Amino acid sequence: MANINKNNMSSTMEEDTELRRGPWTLEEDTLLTHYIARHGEGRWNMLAKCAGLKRTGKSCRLRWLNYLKPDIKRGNLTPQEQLLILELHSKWGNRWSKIAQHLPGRTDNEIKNYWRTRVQKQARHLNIESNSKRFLDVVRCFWMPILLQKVEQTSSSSTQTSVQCQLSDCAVPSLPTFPPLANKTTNSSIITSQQTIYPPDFTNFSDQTDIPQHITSPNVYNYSNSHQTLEQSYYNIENSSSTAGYDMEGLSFASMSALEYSIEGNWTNNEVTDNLWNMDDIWQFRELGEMGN
DNA sequence: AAAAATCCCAACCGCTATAAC
DNA sequence: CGTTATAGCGGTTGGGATTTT
Repeated sequence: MANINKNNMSSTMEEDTELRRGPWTLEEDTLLTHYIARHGEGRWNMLAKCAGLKRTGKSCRLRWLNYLKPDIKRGNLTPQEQLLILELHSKWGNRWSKIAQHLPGRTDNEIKNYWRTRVQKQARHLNIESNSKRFLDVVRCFWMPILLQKVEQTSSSSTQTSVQCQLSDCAVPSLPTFPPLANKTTNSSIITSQQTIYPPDFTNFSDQTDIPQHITSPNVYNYSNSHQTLEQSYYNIENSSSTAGYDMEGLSFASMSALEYSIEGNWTNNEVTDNLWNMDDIWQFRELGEMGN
């Protein structure tokens, strides 16, 4: 906001005390960085004054923590990171800073933005409340398995992998076991009381249709023999240098053929399937899939 | 090519918790 | 106790960038 100089005083006097807002300039960044390098962080209001910055302490703190701090990691979130966010969010909800503590170099702001722009967008497209159990099911049934496979690919293709993560051993401790929707040997009786509602037909259709390999891959779903948490496996994998975006939108499309069956195949248990899908959703999913092709 | 719509993210805001006085 | 300063959190927004029409 421009400061209106009603008294026609020297504008330079006013500008000296006026607080700046909006995007940071390179000069301000340099001032802040140099000051913190010399004096350390903390006491942000004082720091702002002493550093000669016409910013609030709060603004300085935010700029430092979210952008200037040396260990801040930039670029797209890796599949591992995305998977971890999904897992931790399902555990803790919108506790962004808590989630961020488990993703070194990532800020709560970044994670929050990721959730809002990518995850919630998907929920909108599917016409599902992003905080609903139904949406959580979609995340569990489709995105997380696909992300897991991406993780797998990343870890197997990475020449710098320090410890090969056996993804089949990854556990999502806070989550119910993934539904065995594509495990050809499973049936609905495997669904335990710990699990939320999954349509039995998920297992049925996998008996009858061609599911993409990434969906049928047994180790994608085999969470039961868990020795290693997802988080542990994340730390064991050297982050891919690739910053290619594995955004959920693209990933979700990959599971379309499975859903396709659900449209053309025989859903027999409507009262259960309604818990997860309705035809509108399915058609939307299908449309998205076609768009993605 | 240009206008409109949508996406994305840095930065801001309001609020709460905690500590020091 | 109340007050003030500081830190931190989560929600929201402004506007540039990108995509779509």
